[in-house]
Amino acid sequence: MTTKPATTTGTTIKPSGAQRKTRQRAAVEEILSDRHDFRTAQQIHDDLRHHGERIGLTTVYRTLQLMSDAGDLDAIRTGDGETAYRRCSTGHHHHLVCRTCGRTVEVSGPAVEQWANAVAEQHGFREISHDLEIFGTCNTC
Amino acid sequence: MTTKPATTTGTTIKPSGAQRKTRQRAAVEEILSDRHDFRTAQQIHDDLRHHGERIGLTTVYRTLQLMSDAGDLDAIRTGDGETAYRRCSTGHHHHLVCRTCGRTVEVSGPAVEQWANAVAEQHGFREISHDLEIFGTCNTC
DNA sequence: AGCCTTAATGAAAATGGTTCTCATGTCGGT
DNA sequence: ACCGACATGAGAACCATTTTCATTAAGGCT
Repeated sequence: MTTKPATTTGTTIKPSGAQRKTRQRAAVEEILSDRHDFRTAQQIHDDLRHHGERIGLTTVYRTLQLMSDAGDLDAIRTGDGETAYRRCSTGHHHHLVCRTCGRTVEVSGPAVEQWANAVAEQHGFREISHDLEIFGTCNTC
Repeated sequence: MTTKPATTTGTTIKPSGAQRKTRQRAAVEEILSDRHDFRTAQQIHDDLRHHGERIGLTTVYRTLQLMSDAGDLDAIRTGDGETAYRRCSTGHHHHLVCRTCGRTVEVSGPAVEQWANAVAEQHGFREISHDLEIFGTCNTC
């Protein structure tokens, strides 16, 4: 690879930059359309493998990061230091998580949203967003 | 150590469980009293070393975790996947964080607490706790 | 003061999620 | 079909944190 035999023909540089449509990328996007909950890169990787998809873990990480950067995904960090992604849904909601069995319930409440916005504005903050996770022990645990 | 020559005198079992007061633990507590901003375990370790303290990184991690479990410290996770700690002011509260400069304001509101508890109970959850972080761009950014 | 039990310490190794490397595969325009 | 550039993926590298385990020292007891 050390030999660089001159760029003969086209000196035309193509910046392109366009993203290519690949099987793997489509698979990741599809899974995220099906499931509406937060999932880590590794969970998504497992899901895809179970669906019979051949895809590398690295590619999953890369794709999720690309999508997140592009604003197509929401990302949160779990208490374990993992990053979980979710399709950026129009509706905003929070999670009620059982700290024993991990069961998750989606909840939402305008009260919290309003409160968060009001408080933030009082302090002169703009472009407000927030993360809220509720933990507890569920019925069956 | 295999020989167990009988517990002659006191058969009294001492569960003790009391925490011992050590130089290292005191040093960590002192640093956290001085600085009111969020700092990672490694930053605190560096701080202590610069102060001339001899302390291992492991001990810093352990001590911070103990204090956090005891409710003496607030812990948040940075975007880099690091955990940052700060001395906890008395009451329960949340954080309003500027996503540009990192400035942090403590906020609290009974409304959220009540809402979180109510929602969780509706779903049959017990021993409820929650994390709430509000993000925004502050005045000066 | 000396003993003794046990928590605490810390250096090094292990862990585990995420990122980097680089050889190979494949998309898409010509 | 050709070709250059982007995409893929297996494995290595990274890095914060945790675990291991031999050693140190706190603090109650006599």
